Amino acid sequence: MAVAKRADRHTPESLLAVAVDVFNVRGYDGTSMEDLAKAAGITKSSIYHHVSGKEELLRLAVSRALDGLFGVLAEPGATEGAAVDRFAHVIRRECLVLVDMLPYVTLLLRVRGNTATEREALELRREFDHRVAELAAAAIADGDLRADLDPRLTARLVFGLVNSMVEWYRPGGPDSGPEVADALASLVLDGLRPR
Amino acid sequence: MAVAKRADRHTPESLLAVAVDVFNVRGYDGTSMEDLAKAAGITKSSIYHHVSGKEELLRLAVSRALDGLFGVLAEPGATEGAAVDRFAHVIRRECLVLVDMLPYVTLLLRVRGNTATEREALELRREFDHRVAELAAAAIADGDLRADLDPRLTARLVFGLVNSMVEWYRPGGPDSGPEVADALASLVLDGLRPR
DNA sequence: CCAGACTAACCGACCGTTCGGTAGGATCGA
DNA sequence: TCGATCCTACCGAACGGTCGGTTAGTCTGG
Repeated sequence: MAVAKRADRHTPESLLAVAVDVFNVRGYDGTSMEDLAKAAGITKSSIYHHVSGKEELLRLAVSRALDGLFGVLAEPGATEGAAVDRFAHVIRRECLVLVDMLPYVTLLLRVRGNTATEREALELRREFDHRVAELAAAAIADGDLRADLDPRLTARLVFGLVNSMVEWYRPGGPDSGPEVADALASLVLDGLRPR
Repeated sequence: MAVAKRADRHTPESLLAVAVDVFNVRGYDGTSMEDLAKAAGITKSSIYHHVSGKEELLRLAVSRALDGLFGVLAEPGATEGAAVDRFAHVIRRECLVLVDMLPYVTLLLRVRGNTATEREALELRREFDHRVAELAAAAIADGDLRADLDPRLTARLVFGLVNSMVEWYRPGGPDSGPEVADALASLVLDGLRPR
């Protein structure tokens, strides 16, 4: 059976959680296996009993984030109805996914492309950006978003806004995930000026 | 005299320009002195003839970015007049500074805090964020920005939006700096929905 | 011939990773 | 029931390689 037969202190999953946190503080390249070992309360060599190495930890983390982000695009709210509504749905839901999987998405957004794993992640991020840009363009074509702003530029700005959350949002802080998602969607659609 | 007496191929300034570009592709921790040497067409040891080391290159780069950003806060348009106008001025001018000094600001925004230099840069970034948040709060207090969005949250969102430009803006692309600055300020103040 | 620009060779430290070995619970034949 | 045996989780030591930085010069324009 796959049931745990003794109270082992570490699993690939628990090591991943520790590694992602350290990566996000020190940066992936700035983190040594010794750093990870200390944070996990284990020796450097023991880590290799659970995972194949440093890069696999990165791969596991960014895959998780990408699954979450692409999952939103597959939801009914992102595939059915008016483009502007699908656009608003994606903005709000991406915020919630980002909050829900904050450390993983943070790591994904900081990947630079130094290894094969990182380059694959960047490739998928570009595809994701493209999908959302199409959504914004469709909403503009419908006349439901301002036409005086360039569609591609609009998509990029909105995207930057959502993604910037990883730089300041902290769970347990003054703002809950849904609150931020609503505020962000409201800002994007109606702006800061009183109507 | 400090005038160059012959056509020396390298100066601290030219090395800084090269280093910042490489740092932004590979990341600071992911860049070796050998990488910098190859990019500059020089040997590793020669770099030490011009600058004291890797960290000084980082220090020079982030200082330049911080000088640019804080410079905006000292401009008349940021210190005189209604808070909402000063806020709009800062948004627009920060965009232009960011575009003008793109590689330096990009590096600044990616600093993680692994060295003393990086930690000082993070400290100054926090002070800058605080100054702009005060500006937003004053504009909200005047009733010139929506009051139903939290002032701190508003400032953070706007900030994230401006800073996200380093992730996608490329000089020579389809959008000029002033165009982006106008689009961004318009989005922030009026939103995406047609009025 | 000299000062400044530049280099080859090198250094100790640390990198990610590997390997031989061990503690101790699970399993099993008798 | 009990020793023998196996397996999993873990560790200490060391590997080849790369890191940022240093040293002891060479080369060159003036």
